[in-house]
Amino acid sequence: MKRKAKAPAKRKAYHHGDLKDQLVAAAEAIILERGVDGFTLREAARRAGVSPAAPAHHFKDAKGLLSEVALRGFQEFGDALDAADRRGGSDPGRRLHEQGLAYVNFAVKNPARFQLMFRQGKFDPEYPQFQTVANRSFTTLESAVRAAFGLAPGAALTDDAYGFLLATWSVVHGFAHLALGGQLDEPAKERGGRNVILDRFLPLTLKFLPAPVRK
Amino acid sequence: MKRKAKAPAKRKAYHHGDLKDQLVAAAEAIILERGVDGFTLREAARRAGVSPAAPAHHFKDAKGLLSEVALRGFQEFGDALDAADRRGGSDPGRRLHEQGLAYVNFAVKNPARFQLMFRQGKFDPEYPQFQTVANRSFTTLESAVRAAFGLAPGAALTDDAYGFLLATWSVVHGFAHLALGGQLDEPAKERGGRNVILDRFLPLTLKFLPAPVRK
DNA sequence: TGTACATCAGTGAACGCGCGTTCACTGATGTAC
DNA sequence: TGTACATCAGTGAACGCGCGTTCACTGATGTAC
Repeated sequence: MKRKAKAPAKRKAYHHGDLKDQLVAAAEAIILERGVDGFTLREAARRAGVSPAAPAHHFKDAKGLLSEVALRGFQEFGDALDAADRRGGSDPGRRLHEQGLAYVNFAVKNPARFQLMFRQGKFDPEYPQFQTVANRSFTTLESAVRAAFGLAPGAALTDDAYGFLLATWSVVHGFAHLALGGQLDEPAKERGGRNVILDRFLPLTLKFLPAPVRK
Repeated sequence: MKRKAKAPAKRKAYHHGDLKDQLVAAAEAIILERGVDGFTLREAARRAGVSPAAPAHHFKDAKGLLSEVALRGFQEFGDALDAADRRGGSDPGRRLHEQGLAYVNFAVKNPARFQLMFRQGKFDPEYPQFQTVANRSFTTLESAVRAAFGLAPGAALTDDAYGFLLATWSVVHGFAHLALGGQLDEPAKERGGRNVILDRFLPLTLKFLPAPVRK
């Protein structure tokens, strides 16, 4: 309340009031523009209008800020996959299809986050909450696979079920990487306009999602 | 001849004799140990036992050296895929299966190269020969897909054929990224020993390669 | 409601670091005659 | 076979750069009484 009230008027406020969130936002913007490797803590501080020493009050170090970005990324990613799973209703095939769509859509629409989330060494996997949050997405996929193979919620995956899970995950993960890596840009130019990757290539690809085989 | 003859004896040779190749080898070793971002030109020079200014006589700049590494990577990659394709004989399904195996095997056994090859911005795509060499791998896949759909060598791909191509490429590309990204390490620890990723997970996954559907 | 004071969240200057690249140079090689 | 000389492939010192982080500091906030 207080902060909000004075935000519009005051310009020289010594205390920023919203620095942590703005540093996170700045980091995402930088990664988007310059890639994960283009991120620097100083640049994030610059964009937030603050001295290079200020971030230390909110994050242990540069890696700490990136860890927070990755954590929030996984949170939203997990939310998106959960929502998609629910949208699939009780049909395992549809659940998987929806999750696949959501997976690639998240990657293409949040390229900065996605690329950071799957980049080793750029953030600290021991960051509070990280393991828990990151595992959630995997669990959602696993549960749909169990349903597809008629396995009880607690039961161990059979080899076939596990291969199926890997294949499904690989397709969407691979498609996302091809899209973000620019490998589909040339074909996209040849075969259509701007959004052809998500609008045409992705559905075409998901038609070939593996079909579960019970054994 | 001359160089080889004096290599074992002389140690203080002012002229290195094999610097270009050794810089390439050093670069690959660095990337393997420290990741693509851990590469520096000075470190490569150090490992080749040469001053930091020496590489300039062989490569325009740091990016030039990485471009050469990527180029050679794509060359070997293309060779491996071609060989696999031939191993598949005249059966399109087998050709694709062999290519898939070779794709992931290359990635897992040459992680430094593979990660560089698919990393935007780290090398110059205008480097001599690059486009030509890099396109070859794609062409090999495309030709097997044409065969699978009964299309003539020159014919345009149908939508289904293109979706199938994307799905196949995505599976192997995604699997490779999951393996290199460490996402399969924990499951691998749970489910077996060291080489379980290539020896068990990959075949299990490739069982679910998409099957071509003619329309 | 007023005041003392601890705590919080900034500043800005400074540090040391390793990097890529440039520069004038020099030793070794190979070629023309 | 011998010599002059251009060219090639190194050296090593120096440059300027931006980085992450530390430091003593200070202004603003919020709480206890």
